[in-house]
Amino acid sequence: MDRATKKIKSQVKNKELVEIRRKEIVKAAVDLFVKKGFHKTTVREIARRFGMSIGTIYEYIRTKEDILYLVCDYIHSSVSERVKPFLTFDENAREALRRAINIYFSIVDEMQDYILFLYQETKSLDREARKYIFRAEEHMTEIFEKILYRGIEDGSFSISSEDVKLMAHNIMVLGQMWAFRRWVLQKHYKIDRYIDIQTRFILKQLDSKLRV
Amino acid sequence: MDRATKKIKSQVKNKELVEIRRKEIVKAAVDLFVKKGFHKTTVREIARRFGMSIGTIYEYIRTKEDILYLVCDYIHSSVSERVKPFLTFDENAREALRRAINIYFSIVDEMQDYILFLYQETKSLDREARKYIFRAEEHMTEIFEKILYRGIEDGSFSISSEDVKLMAHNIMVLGQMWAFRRWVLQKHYKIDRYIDIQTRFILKQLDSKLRV
DNA sequence: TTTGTGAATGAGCGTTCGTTCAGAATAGAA
DNA sequence: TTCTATTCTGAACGAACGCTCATTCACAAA
Repeated sequence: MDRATKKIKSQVKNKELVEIRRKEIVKAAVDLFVKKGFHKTTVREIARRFGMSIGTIYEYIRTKEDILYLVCDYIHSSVSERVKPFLTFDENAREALRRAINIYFSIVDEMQDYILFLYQETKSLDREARKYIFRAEEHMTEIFEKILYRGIEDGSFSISSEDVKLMAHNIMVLGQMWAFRRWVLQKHYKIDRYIDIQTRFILKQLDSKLRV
Repeated sequence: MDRATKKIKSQVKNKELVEIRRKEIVKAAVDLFVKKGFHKTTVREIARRFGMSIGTIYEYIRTKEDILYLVCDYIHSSVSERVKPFLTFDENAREALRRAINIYFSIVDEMQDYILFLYQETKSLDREARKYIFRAEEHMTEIFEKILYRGIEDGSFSISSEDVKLMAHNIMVLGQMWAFRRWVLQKHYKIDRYIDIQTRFILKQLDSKLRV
């Protein structure tokens, strides 16, 4: 929300008010965007949703795409704020990874609508905004990278450090896949079992010890 | 193209002509959709692209969404027709899987624009059309399932048969991820190395033998 | 009480788009 | 050639959209 607020110009001078109104805009827009998609949602609908007039909403944003950016940014920071507090680990890397996977995958489950939306609509942002969202995604991936490096150092993981980045992306994607393949996965698995199996897969991939 | 052609009604009676014209429509639409997205492409553009008038195009489709369906169907069958001829395997399951991964991932690389498009715009289809596209995706996944089952039977893979479906989806997604995460992956890896590492990961996951 | 400020309003502008339809062009049969 | 069936054409339609701007209004300062 930080960078976002700065970037988008507003006609209104009272900064606190801008923040309040933008939160209202995002709150109304998220639901509509997720339900109907960005293109099929009208700015009028968003405004009407919380009793603001079409004119007023344009005092706080420049274009409809600004709303998309605010929403994408909001979704991403919601996810990462939900994840962060759980990521102060003292255990060995193996347990740390196990927990991180569990947390991240659970959050994907909770926020699957949002994550699906990010996958489908980020492309509608302009280059700069898209880059910013990608950067945020990379930051999340780095959390997994760190744990993996720790595991290599303490000998519990046996992958080359060249492969760490890819491995971290794999973990992220295997989590997000629960959202964007839900049409089939959620017919066959429940989230707990899904996390179990995927965790087992990932750890086996990393494991230096033989497991039967 | 088969099922698709049947479903969508046309004003024109000559069936061969319908097929010819629809191929033209798809050919023009694919490029534009991939480049600009579905919503930002106009029906006029598509028609103009190959010198058809706006009126004529509506003799061969009912709505703009019909074009989207034709395009999604075209993309999916292109992928699966590129994959199929390579999938007559006599080797052991391990080698079969290695080859299948190599082929599928290479095709994802070649057709990354299309695959990205599918991810982002399938949602704009109506329920029935979307289901049809999902079904096609499941069929592709079953190719990997079959190889995995074969590997379990001949003892080269050590996963429970309950996990086969998920494993197959993992492989598909790890392939497609090359397309939808290209903004970062293709900065750090080339396709050959990407395939190498992922193949290694996947095989290790499945392996019953210890690998150092 | 008067004046100044800035947020809120919504009718409406300009434009675009998907879609239709009356008629022109064309091909094939008689 | 004439007649008919079929395909092609693009002007026209009208709904919908993002966005603007002249105006109102509540409140605070003077």
